[in-house]
Amino acid sequence: MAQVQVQPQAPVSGASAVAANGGGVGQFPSTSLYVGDLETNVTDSQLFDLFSQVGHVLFVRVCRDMNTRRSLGYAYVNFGNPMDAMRALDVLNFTPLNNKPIRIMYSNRDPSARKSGTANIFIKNLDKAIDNKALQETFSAFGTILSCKVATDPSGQSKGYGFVQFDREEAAQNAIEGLNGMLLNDKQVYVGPFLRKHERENSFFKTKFNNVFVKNLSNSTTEEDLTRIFGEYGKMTSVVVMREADGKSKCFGFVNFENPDDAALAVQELNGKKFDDKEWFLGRAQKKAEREQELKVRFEQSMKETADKFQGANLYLKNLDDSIGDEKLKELFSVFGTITSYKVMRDPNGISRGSGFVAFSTPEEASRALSG
DNA sequence: TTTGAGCGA
Repeated sequence: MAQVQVQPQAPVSGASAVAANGGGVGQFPSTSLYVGDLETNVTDSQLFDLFSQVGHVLFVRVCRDMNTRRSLGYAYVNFGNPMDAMRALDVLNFTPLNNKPIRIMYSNRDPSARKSGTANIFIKNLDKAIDNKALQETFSAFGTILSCKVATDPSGQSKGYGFVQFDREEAAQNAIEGLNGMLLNDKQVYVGPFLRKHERENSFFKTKFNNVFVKNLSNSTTEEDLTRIFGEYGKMTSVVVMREADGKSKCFGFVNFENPDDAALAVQELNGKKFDDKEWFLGRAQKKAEREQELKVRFEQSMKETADKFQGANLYLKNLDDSIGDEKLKELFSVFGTITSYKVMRDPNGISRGSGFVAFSTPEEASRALSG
């Protein structure tokens, strides 16, 4: 058999560091805090003095640009025990240093939670008197908060909106249900999921449209049927059922309304209704390119999710002997741990490309295989 | 009215 070369798909050192501290939430107690929103001139010793007030500080460092030595605006503070770290988070969060409130979180080097925006919510119409601490207190009733902030102008004045990110989607949902529309300091607040700018602007449901797409029609549904049913909602400019060359219905169609409000109402009222025992799906008609784009985005998203899942636990193998098949690969590597997937890459003729993948259930098992 | 930014040795 040819010599097998094994290399990690992602740096294994990074992956195991994540597993080791677990981000300070859940069952992994953490002693390492990330301190952000630092004013540029805040120093190590200022932080040391502040954090030493609540416990035994082992390590403090303001991170700086390698070349210019300018502060990057964040620091790490490590405590000797998790209780001190927890207390620091509780007591010192939002303490002003050089007149700017610091923001403390558990250190978590895995960026996926930060980037994904999961369990992240947006609050607006906040009374100006509600500061970071008040926001934190209000929302902590619903779960563990990873990060929380009231947006402020440079003078520190509240802009009347803010953000809370929870550790779990369920907590975020509960907070939205529990607080949206409630009075906080006599102002009715809006609480909803956080959306990035492009997500709001491109929001599928916000866009006005005239053309309605209907699918899951029965074979026998005709333009006349659609005209009769949709006619209830307003004046239409065209109605069509799409058909094969031989006239057989493709079971979907389009209804174009003169007035977008009528189109929206028709979708709202008729979506999910049953006709001839078929449950209709209605929506805004998308242009072909738009539809393809959406499918593409969805596909890329799911690719990314599987890539994240295998992060650190997936090994890329090359120089495999042609005689090694999927099962042999699994057999060879199962001595190092639990294999969750395995594959020898093959060309279209089924000939091994001499490379493949083995995924373990944990990054630790993968690194064992690397050194083994 | 108002939808951030963010992780080392």
